[in-house]
Amino acid sequence: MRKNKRDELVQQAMETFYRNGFHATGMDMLVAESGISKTSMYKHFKSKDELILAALKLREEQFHNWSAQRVAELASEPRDQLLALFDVLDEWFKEDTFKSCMFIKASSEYPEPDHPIHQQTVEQRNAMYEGVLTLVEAAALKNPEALARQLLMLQEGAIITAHFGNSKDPAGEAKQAAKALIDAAS
Amino acid sequence: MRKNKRDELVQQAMETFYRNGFHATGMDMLVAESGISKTSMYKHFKSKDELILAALKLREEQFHNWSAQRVAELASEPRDQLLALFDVLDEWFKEDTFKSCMFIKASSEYPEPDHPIHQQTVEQRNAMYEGVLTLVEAAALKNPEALARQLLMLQEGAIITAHFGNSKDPAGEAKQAAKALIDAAS
DNA sequence: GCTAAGGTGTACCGATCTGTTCATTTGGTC
DNA sequence: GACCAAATGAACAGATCGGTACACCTTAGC
Repeated sequence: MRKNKRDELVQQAMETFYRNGFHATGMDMLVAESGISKTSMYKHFKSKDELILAALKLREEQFHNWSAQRVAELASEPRDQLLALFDVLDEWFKEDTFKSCMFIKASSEYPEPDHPIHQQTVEQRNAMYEGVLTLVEAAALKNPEALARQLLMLQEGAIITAHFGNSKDPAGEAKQAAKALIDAAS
Repeated sequence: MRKNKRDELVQQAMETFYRNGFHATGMDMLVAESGISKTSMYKHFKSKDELILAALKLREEQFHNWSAQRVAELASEPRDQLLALFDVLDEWFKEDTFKSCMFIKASSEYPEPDHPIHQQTVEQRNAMYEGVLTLVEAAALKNPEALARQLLMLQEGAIITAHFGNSKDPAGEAKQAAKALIDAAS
């Protein structure tokens, strides 16, 4: 049972879940795509839910790493980095694999608040908020908690807008709105 | 085949889909909740997808009617009505049946762009945008299209934030941000 | 009271769901 | 090459999925 084999399985499952949905993706489909047998799959993961949790965790890691790196490349000052978050969103939206936010989708498909998958999405969303809050505080802006939540709202609204596809530049418009909020809090 | 019986079925199905998700809700569950037999259910609706489409349409009607009425009760001037949209959101969030936005959830569960259910959510979302745009234009604000989209982003961001539950007053914070954007466009 | 028509419920269909059983194959060790 | 444990794959459970066949029952018109 190689460790990297498990990682491959999670990566593959993550992409399929993201593209196809959670309930709509059966273990048979994942097994067929990965090439291994169902028995081996269940040797690596006790249940489908455990695989979903692993996929969400991987998604969070990859997205966080990529996002943090891109932001650091695009800007150095906290205030500019806050705005760069929206440029990173724009890059994401332009990927042809973009299909909304995996955590929003997961929390929709598992709406019961005590379900482990739902809880994990809530925790990841909190981590997202903490990240923005850290930047807002570093930029020494007023009402940091409220502003961080407002900026997060703009990001999520941009994601939904990009997903529905009725705007040509959701990230740019969200960035413009974010700039207005940040200027007002300077 | 009474017409209002069909309406009852759609209403019941709509609530169950909203609470429980689409894929996670089987026709057997809906049949059990409605009390009628499966045969009768399929006399009213050719397929599950048709029932979902009817449920989404009902949801849009009811939400639009309720929202428009509440906004009209809360404010008379277009600018104030734009802000009142967020007070209406707040009322919605405080209902104990609140479970995010049904259309966001539907478009997540049916991600294929040409799927009828996905298309219907896109159309509904466009109607939402047109409604906000009308108010923005009536308020004679600058860059009406972009501003309308930004305000819609704030609304959707507030919905996601309310759904994840890590803010005490998502609607209020979104309203405050909206006010800043509207003031800047006056 | 009879009959025709249509709504209704039961029982079922094949497909698919998550998860398991078990015989076989594989690979490492002596 | 012999041995053994681990990994594998096909086949299968039991449940549930969306959807249907068909017998039954109610009801309206005569």
